[in-house]
Amino acid sequence: MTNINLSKSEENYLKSIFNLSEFGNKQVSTNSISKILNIEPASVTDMIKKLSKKNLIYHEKYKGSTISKSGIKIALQIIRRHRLWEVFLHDKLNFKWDKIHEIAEELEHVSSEELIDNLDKFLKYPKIDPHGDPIPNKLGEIDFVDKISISDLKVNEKGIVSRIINEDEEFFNLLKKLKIEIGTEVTINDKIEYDDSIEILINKETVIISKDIANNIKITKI
Amino acid sequence: MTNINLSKSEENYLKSIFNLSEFGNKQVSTNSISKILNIEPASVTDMIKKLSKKNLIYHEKYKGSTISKSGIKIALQIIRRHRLWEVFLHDKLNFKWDKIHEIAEELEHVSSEELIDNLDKFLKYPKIDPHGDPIPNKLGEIDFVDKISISDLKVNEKGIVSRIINEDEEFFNLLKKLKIEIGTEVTINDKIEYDDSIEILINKETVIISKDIANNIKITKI
DNA sequence: TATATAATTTAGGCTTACCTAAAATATTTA
DNA sequence: TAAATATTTTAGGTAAGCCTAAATTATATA
Repeated sequence: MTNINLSKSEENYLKSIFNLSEFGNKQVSTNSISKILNIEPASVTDMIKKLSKKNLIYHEKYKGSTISKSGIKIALQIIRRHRLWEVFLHDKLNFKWDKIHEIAEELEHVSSEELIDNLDKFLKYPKIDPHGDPIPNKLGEIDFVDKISISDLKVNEKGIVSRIINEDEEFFNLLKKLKIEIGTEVTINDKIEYDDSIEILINKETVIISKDIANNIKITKI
Repeated sequence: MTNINLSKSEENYLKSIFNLSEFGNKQVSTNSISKILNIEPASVTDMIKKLSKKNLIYHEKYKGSTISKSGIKIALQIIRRHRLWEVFLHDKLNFKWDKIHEIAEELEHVSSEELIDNLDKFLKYPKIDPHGDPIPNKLGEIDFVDKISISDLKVNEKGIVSRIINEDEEFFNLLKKLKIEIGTEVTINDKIEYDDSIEILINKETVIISKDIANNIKITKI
C-alpha cells in the first residue's frame, strides 16, 4: 500500500472531487470544485495539474476531471478519518450533532494509520457517523448509501430516517423540533401539489415539511 | 481572552521558546531554537521577527529572545493540548508510552477550545500526562514540576519517579527492562565515582545506571 | 451558425516558511 | 586586547497554495 503523503490542501481537493464524482462515476468540473472549496477556479486548475501529475485524478483540458482508482482509495481513507472523528466527538465528547463537522475537518488531516485504527477499535468499529453516513473500513469498503429521500416516497409509504444531508445548525434545530432523528419512522400522509410540500406522520404526530426539507432527509423504505 | 490564531509553525516556535526559557525566566538563543526545531538559524531569525511583531516574544538583536506574558499564556495552552492528547492516546487508544509524542505533535495544532475542554472532561481532568509532565488547566495554571533527578540524590536517599524526560523508544524499553515507571520508589545504594554511575534499589532489585540515564528520570524526594 | 456568455486556463503576483551564502556582531582564546 | 571563531542577521531565492486579470475554449442563444 503506497501511502503517499498528501498535504492538507491536496487531501481536501481529493475529498471534494471524490464527493462530486459520485463514487468516481462522474466527471467533475473545475467550477464545481471551486464552489465547494471556496477557492478561485484559477487556483483549482493549479491543483488539478498537481493531482494529475500524481495520478490521483485524470484531467482533460477544458473538459473536466475524473478521480483515479488510487485517488478513490485515498479519498475513502480521508472520509473514514473524518467520520470516525465525528463519532468520537459526538459519542464521547458530547458535541452536538451540528458542531462536529468543523472540528472533524481539522482532525481528519492528522495522518497516522495506527491512530485511526486504534480510534476505530476504541469506538467499537462503528458503521455510520452521527449524520447517518457510512464509515469506510480499513480497506476502504463502505456500505450502500440510501439514495431516496422523504420526497421520493408516495402517499402511505413508510421509511426509516437513515441520513441527514444538511449539516447546518438551523437544520439540526429544525429536526429536533420535528423530533426527527436517525432511526425515526416516517409515513407519508399526503403530498400537497400547490408547493410540493409533504404531510408526514412521525410518532403519531402530523407535520408538514417543505420539499427542500424532505430532500435533505434520506430514508430506507420499509 | 484575545485568542490570536497562530499557524502551526508559529505555535511550534512559541512552544520551543517557552520550553527553552524555563518558564519565561531565561533568554533564548537563536541557535538553540534552531537546534530544537531543526530549522536553519536564518529562518529562525525570520520567525523571531514575526513573533516579536505580534508581541509574543521580545527580541534584542544579536542577543536573544524572551517570551512575553501573552506568549507564555499561548504556549501553555499548546502544551495543555499536547499533554491531554497524550493522555487520550495512551489511556484510551492504548498507544505505547513512546509512540504518543509524535501523534500529539499533530493533534495539538487543532485549535478548538471547546474540543480541548470536552476532551479534558472526558479524560476526567488529568493532572499529568503519561510521561509524568503536569497538564496546565484551562487557565494555564500548572503544577510544580520536580526538578531533581535520580542523580541529585545522595546515598541512602529515596524518591518516587515522577517524570521521564527522554521520550525515545530505546529509553522506554530500557525503563521497562529496569521496571522503572512513574510512581516507582527508588533508593540510592551507591554512587560510583569512576564514571558517576549510580547503584539503585528498585523493588528489592539492585541495578547500576549511568549518570545520563539518572539525569533523565525526575523524582520527588521522600 | 455566428455571436454572446460561461467555463477554464495562462500569466504574473503575493505570502508563508523555509533555504544558502555572505555580512555583521559577539565571544573566546592566545 | 587583538585575532580567531562562533553566533546571528541580512540578502536573495524557492515551493506551496492562494490571488486577479487576461486569454482561450466550450456552450448557449438568437
